[in-house]
Amino acid sequence: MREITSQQQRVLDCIQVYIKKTGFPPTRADICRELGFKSPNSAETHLRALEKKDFITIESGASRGISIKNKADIHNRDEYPVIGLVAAGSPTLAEENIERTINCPKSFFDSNFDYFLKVKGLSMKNAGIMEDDLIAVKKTSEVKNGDIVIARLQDEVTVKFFKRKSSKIVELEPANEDFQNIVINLEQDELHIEGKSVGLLRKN
Amino acid sequence: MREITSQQQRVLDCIQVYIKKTGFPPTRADICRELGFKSPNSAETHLRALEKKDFITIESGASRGISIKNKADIHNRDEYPVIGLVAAGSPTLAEENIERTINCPKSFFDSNFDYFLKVKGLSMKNAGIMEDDLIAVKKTSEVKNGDIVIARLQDEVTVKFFKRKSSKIVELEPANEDFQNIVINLEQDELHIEGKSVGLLRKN
DNA sequence: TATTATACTGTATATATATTCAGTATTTTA
DNA sequence: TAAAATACTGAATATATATACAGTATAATA
Repeated sequence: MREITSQQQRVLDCIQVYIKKTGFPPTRADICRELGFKSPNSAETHLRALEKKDFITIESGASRGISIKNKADIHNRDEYPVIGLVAAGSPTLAEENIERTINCPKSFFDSNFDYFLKVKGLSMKNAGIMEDDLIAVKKTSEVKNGDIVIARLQDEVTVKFFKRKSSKIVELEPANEDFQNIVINLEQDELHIEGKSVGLLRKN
Repeated sequence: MREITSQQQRVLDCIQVYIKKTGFPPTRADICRELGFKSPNSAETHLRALEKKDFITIESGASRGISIKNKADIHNRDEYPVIGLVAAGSPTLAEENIERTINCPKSFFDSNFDYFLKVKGLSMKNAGIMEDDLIAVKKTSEVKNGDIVIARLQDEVTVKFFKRKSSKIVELEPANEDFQNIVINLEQDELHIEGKSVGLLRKN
């Protein structure tokens, strides 16, 4: 794709500012007024160029039908689901498990994440993870020793430290003296790593 | 203000969804199409009701000139300073103590808050507060027993449980067996309550 | 009980708006 | 060097759109 020109950038900025100010996109005439053009066709041609270069979409026939693409960079925010640590049964991200959502910048934690997991129990209390805390979970199966992982054993979902003992043996280690390590022989038992913790959120 | 009706809520939702989908607000005709109305005036009257109740603004004469008010949830974001728990000396919110800022919705925690405090040490580890955790602090001196407070004793700033023993005696209680309670006789020593914890944020 | 708000259909219309066409001029690409 | 892209003015127009007006009917206030 060709580079954006400085005039096209001005037009794009103008659209962005206009939407932020009013809540809806400008007309061709609005753009002319803002940037000092004297013909609506000046705006039109710039818009068509921006459309061609994939910076915006224009809905044909619709008034103010301009939409800025790649809003990812601009509002880097999203709704993240909060999921209860369901003891048994349902798969983690099923609709019915979503308690609510939290609006949160995408780059809030140092790594991207996919959902919040609401913690049940105190098995990780020495790691500062308390009941009802919300763990920011990144869905991945690439975990290394010491990571706090969200693991599924049959139908049980649990949060523990990950420790690989050998090629066949993995230990899931709690952070609470009242709990036992869970030793998994990968040749006998199935271990599914849902993801790992990349952050934590607590509301008092 | 009167309550919103279920039909008005449907229209409001419709506008929200339309904007999210297309990037620009709907026309009266669009709303009719979405909700099954047969006359554009159906949409018009609902819009005027929503405007009167302050849920939206309508720019007169402009096409698609609808803007949803109370973007409080969406736009109510701010930069919150992150402050190191400076052992001695400087007042808490001084410029030079601000390590960085975090962009975060105003209503992120259940209560409003003023800044993030970066925790040093493990004196509150049994309360799930670990080194380098960020405590969301609400500046207030109204605290009650059991609150986690940010307290200043002379030049020392500390995070502890608050416990009032009598009119003159306050105890600051750590959550770690290796630490001692701090007993303060208000007639002899000066205790300044900077604020209390309303939440916690951790980045792994 | 009178009034206002809600919840619509249906028609009409001024105007707001996208969009095309005709030019001019400069710069960039093939 | 010809073609395409950029960067405009200016005028014209079909149509998209807001909005007023005329009704009907029911529920909620005062």
